[in-house]
Amino acid sequence: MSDPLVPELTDLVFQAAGLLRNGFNEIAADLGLTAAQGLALVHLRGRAPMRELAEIMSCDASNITGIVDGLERRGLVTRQTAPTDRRIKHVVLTDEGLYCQNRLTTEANNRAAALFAVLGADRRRLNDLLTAVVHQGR
Amino acid sequence: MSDPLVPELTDLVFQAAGLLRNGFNEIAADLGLTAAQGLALVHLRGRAPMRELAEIMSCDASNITGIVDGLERRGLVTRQTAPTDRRIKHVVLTDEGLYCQNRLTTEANNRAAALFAVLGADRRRLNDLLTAVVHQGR
DNA sequence: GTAGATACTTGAGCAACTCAACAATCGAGG
DNA sequence: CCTCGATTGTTGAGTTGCTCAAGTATCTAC
Repeated sequence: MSDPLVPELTDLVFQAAGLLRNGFNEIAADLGLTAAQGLALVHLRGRAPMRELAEIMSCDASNITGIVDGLERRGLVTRQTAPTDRRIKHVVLTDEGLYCQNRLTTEANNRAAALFAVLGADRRRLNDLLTAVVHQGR
Repeated sequence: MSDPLVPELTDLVFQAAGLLRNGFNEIAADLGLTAAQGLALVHLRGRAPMRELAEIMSCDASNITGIVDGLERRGLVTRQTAPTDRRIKHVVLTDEGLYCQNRLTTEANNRAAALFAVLGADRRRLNDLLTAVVHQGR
């Protein structure tokens, strides 16, 4: 009764994710960023409190401190205390940070596009199928 | 000219992989294993030289030493020097190791099956699409 | 039998992560 | 006003996973 397709599917998802992740990490490394720093940078839409970053990356807040420290040392980001609530520190992209973010997202997107191009119009189909799976997982 | 579907697809693949990985890690943790130990255990088909494990998990051989140390401490695995080439140490499952491996694979498979069940007969379709993508990546 | 390759281990070092404890700040009830 | 409890971020300790360089033991080929 167990479907032999399931382990295969699991493996394929891991492999596809691995390809995408390796691509992303390579680009990040080219920019002198660790994988976690790259991820944090990409997830910054303009500005965001540390807390929000922690939730997005689903990790402890104390972890974000170190990652943002690195981004700040590289001059890609600054911390700005929110005037309305001085507990909160907004992580704000600098000009160079914005440039890095753009390169990271567009180059990662290019690589991903090259990977998915083989599907042609079936990309829509893959999108639907994966959406169903991910939606099931919650 | 850039397809807005590509970032979405990338995100979906990461999310699906994340769901599967979290499931696996949880089961491994229940068995008192770290994620890497669980992975190594699952990839052991009977016996394998350390070297082979390193290739399968695509990491440095020295990393495997530590992981297998942990598995050996837990009594799931023993090191056996190969008689034909005494440099090589085979990692061999103990009875308890075999039991853990079975629980890990079957429970992970059950979780994955629950996730993919929503697709019905389209699982085959997803399999084909992902195969094409992964194949493109090499 | 010696030279070079191969398999594993060890130790140093780093990144990422968690947890517990802490300081600063906010908000609400008395 | 002002104290109590909650919230934000930081720090420090400790673990895991990983890499690299160096070392040991063993094999292979000349």
